[in-house]
Amino acid sequence: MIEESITKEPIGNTRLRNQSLILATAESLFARHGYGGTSIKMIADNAALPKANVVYYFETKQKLYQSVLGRIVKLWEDVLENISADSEPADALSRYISEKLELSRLYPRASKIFSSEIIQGAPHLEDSFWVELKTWTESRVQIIQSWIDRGKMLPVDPKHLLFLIWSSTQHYADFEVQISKLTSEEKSIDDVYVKAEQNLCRIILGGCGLTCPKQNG
Amino acid sequence: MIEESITKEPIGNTRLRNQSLILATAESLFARHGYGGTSIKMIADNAALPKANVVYYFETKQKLYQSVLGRIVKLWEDVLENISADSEPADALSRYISEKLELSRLYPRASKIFSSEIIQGAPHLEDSFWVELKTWTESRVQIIQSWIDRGKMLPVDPKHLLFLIWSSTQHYADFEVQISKLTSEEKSIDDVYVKAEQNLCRIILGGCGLTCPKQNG
DNA sequence: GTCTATACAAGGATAGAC
DNA sequence: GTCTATCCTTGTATAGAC
Repeated sequence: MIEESITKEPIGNTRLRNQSLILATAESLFARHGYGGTSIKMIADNAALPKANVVYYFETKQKLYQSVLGRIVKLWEDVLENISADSEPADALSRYISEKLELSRLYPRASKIFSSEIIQGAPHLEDSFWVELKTWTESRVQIIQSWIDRGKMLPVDPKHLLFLIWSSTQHYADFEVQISKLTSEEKSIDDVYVKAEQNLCRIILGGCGLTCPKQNG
Repeated sequence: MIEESITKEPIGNTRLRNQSLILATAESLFARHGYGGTSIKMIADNAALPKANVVYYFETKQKLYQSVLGRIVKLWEDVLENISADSEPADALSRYISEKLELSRLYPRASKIFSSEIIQGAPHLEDSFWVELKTWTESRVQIIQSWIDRGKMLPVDPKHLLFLIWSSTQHYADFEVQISKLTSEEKSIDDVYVKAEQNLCRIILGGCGLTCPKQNG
């Protein structure tokens, strides 16, 4: 009995290993070819597994994509947990820019899949995502508005300020090809990100009448 | 002879009409479902034409997509023809922001297809596009640098300033769904664009030490 | 020049062997 | 629990009728 359980259980390990291998492979392919451009066979071949094995673990292509997307959404939501009214605007905003940029640098494929999903009208995103995002956004808008009301920063539209931060930071992951073609003189992509952070911080905070804390960093 | 040419030529009209109908339909579907997610049948059905008719006019799905993408690239390149060294930085930059935003507002589907193409690594874009873009970018970087050198604006990185303008303006087309979910209190999408322009102009130009010419517009 | 009918391949998903 | 063999649908593309 125990013998049998031992001979069988190593496979439980295999299951986990295969599942995360499939998820990683799928993420990479969905990012490069989109949902429709990626076939189960492509995923299986790239993961060096039989085609039916992929279906076995995730049932359908849709569900596999949902799993990939779910992990990405979670990643995104985790970064939203910042900006408090007590902090100084310059600190809060520069830290938020820095973190969003870090997300782009560390997870460019995740960013690409997320952007593609939104571009195509978010057909696979659950309503709960939008509810959470709306709630989060409204609370941060209030915080920013309170800074404005207390004269701590210039009167910009808080919501569009958030859009600006989202778009400009996400851009470095999504438009990777374009960025790298136009910055070929930089030694590494990391140097691009360092300059990106400096500039985004200076320009965006400057436009809000603030001074970037890392101005000389 | 002339008779025959007359009886046959009305069809030339049909040809042009069908071709542009197919192009428009394809653009709409590629934007919503991506290249891989769009089938020839979908395009044909949406254009109310027989499937083989689409193939007849464009030979393959690839070539049809190339046609759609080609028109978009042309649209993009046409807007690049601005920003001269003689203009004042505030005028040149605010006009550029305004025009890019106008492009997003008027051609959101074109913007989406273009972004998706870049996100996926630009597999269908010809080298000539990158050559042109690199040339254009370098010349504008020099212009901006000359403004900085003459003390007309703060010392920001010109290239990253361009990235910022591109990403923030394109965002309003590509992330349409998200924008509209988060700005549901606005009366119309045009109001969103008006606010977007005001804010982008104020924040970006402000961050460069400039004043948005339309500050009170 | 336009469209119907069809060939042929690829993709998603299942049944059942191991 | 894992994988081979197979079914069925969909998709691209062509041949040939109108």
